[in-house]
Amino acid sequence: MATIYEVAALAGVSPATVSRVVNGQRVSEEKAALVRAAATELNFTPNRTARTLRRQNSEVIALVLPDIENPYFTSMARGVEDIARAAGYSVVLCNTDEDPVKEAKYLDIAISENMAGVILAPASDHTDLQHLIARGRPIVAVDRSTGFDIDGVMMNNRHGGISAAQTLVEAGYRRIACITGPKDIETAQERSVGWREVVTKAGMFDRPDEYLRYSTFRVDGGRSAMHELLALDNPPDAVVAANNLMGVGALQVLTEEGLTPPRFGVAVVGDLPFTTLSPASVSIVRLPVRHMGVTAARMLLERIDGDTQPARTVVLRNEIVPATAVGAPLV
Amino acid sequence: MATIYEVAALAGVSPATVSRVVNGQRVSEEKAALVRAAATELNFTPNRTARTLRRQNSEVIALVLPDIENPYFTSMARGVEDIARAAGYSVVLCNTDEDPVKEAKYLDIAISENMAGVILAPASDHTDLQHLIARGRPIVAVDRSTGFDIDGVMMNNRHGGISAAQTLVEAGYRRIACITGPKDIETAQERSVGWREVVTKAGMFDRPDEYLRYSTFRVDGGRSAMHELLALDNPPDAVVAANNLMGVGALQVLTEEGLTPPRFGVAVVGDLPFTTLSPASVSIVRLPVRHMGVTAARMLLERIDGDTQPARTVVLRNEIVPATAVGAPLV
DNA sequence: ATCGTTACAGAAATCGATTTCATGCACAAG
DNA sequence: CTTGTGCATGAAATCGATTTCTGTAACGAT
Repeated sequence: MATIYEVAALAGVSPATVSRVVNGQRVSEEKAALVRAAATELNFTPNRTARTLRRQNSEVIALVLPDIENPYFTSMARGVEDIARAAGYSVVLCNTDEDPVKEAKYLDIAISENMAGVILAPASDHTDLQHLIARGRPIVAVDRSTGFDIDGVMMNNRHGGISAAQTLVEAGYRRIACITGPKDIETAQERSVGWREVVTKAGMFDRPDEYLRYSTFRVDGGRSAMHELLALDNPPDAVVAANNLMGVGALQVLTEEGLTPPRFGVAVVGDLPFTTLSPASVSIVRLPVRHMGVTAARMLLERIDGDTQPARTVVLRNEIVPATAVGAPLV
Repeated sequence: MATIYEVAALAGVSPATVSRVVNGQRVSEEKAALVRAAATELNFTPNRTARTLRRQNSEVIALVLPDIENPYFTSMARGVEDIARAAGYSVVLCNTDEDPVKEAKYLDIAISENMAGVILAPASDHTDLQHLIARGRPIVAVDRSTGFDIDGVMMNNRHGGISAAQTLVEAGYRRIACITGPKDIETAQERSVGWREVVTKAGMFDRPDEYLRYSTFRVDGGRSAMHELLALDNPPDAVVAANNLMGVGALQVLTEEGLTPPRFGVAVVGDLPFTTLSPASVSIVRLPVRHMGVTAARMLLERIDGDTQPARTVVLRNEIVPATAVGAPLV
């Protein structure tokens, strides 16, 4: 690959002039033409490593996510990517597997690669952002909050849990259980809080938490929790799944047991993009996840452009899509 | 962030010595200890941009994929990532959206960032790899082949199409249609070729291609193609979907029309990770996609380590998982 | 005692761009 | 004619690491 020096030599100008042409600074049209010809001839592309080293700022933003196999996060990634690339940035996707150690490593890399900024869905509530903040790198938290005073884009998780449970109540289910994610993940907690409020207010259980299961935010997690719930002495007749993958797991178990909705009520917080369910047998709390990505990317770009206003947190609304084909509870 | 000069100053040695300690070269234990102490004190992390510029080689590999929202590719990405990070490399995921222009841009970036190598699932068969090859960057093609003499990891797509169609024949379906992807995508073509062989051999149709639909490799594509097929004068009683998303689309339409399998036979080339189908009502050709990622990453790492043997192409086997709950055709 | 070898470590060059600083030229104002 | 202003441009410094080159000291062999 040609360097700026070779282009300069061929064009008969100094490297500085080549740089100015490439970066759109004032250069006489005569020399600019020479440079452009030479650049085309040698097929010159500026070396980004050198540029980044000098400018102390690369045109790459890191998107650090707990699980890239989850359509929830890939959808968010699309939102981020569309905005970022329109602004000339590339996005590198980093998968933490909900592991704070991997996460820390990626954040270090983001610093030492001089990345322009970071969009982070924290793996836990202990994520340490000191280095990044000290280094002055813009960061936006998505999906989950951090203990730090940085921009964030969240959604109203408690409200999501309430909507999901409420729609099942309205459909006539009597014993609505809940399957949620790990205790140290904020979204898991809050969605179950919403569920608990509803079932408590409805006087549904003496001890609601017997019908609450914590598990992993994965299909397996939904499956095992659903099995446990069905094995209870007095099993539920409906369930709120706190994320998409758990919802899939729960539905798989129910299908296997012949308890397809609406015989057994199911409401899921999150979309199920790849299901083949009959239309609207399951209530869905649609999460504005692509839009979260878009918003986070916009906020990050503002910061990269030097915006120094105090940290903002944007909370997006979600929207319940109730099952239309609602039937009677089983028992 | 501390630089190597600051560490050197604090430790009372030269930057060269600090570099040697960091990179594990011979340094007296005495000075090494001083350097380590200083590095810890200042929380030193080498600037990767500077390192990459000097070494002409970054510890990043690019994984360029047509659709990161497809679980097929995210699963592949996981395979790549697991191997790469175990070898100390990070993986940047680039989404081309099946767009050769976006793809070309990412490949240019891979060069100008001095990335260690590229794993590419080409967006079309016109992908130009001249620059990359001229630059000597290792590349491995996955999923789809290129016109260039480079390493590749493929699977036997024709065989996948044959298996899918064959299992439906054996289940007793009489008019097996096929939904496949765009004509200029090799995997789409080959899978439909496999299907055509089977239905031709079975003497199923006078003109098989009336039961073949080309569409996009997406849920929408599967939906619209399925609608078209059902609207035929003499509609099919079964369908081979050439990828997972098309399979989902087809199944959605069938579910909506009350034609749930096994009333209507469905075989899909590719896994359906997030469905809630009753067990094994659909035949699946399991594709070794994670393993493709793993294999591609291993091959790439060998090349990065300087292996110069002639280009290899590895073809992985796939495996049919027939529907167990097979019923009679509708008509 | 001298020479050769090895180990260690610092000085300086290097990677390829950007950017500051300095220079020279042209043109306008005085 | 002189001075001032501004613009185009090149020379050189710079970003932060790695690596080559060079020098010195120590030690063993002759």
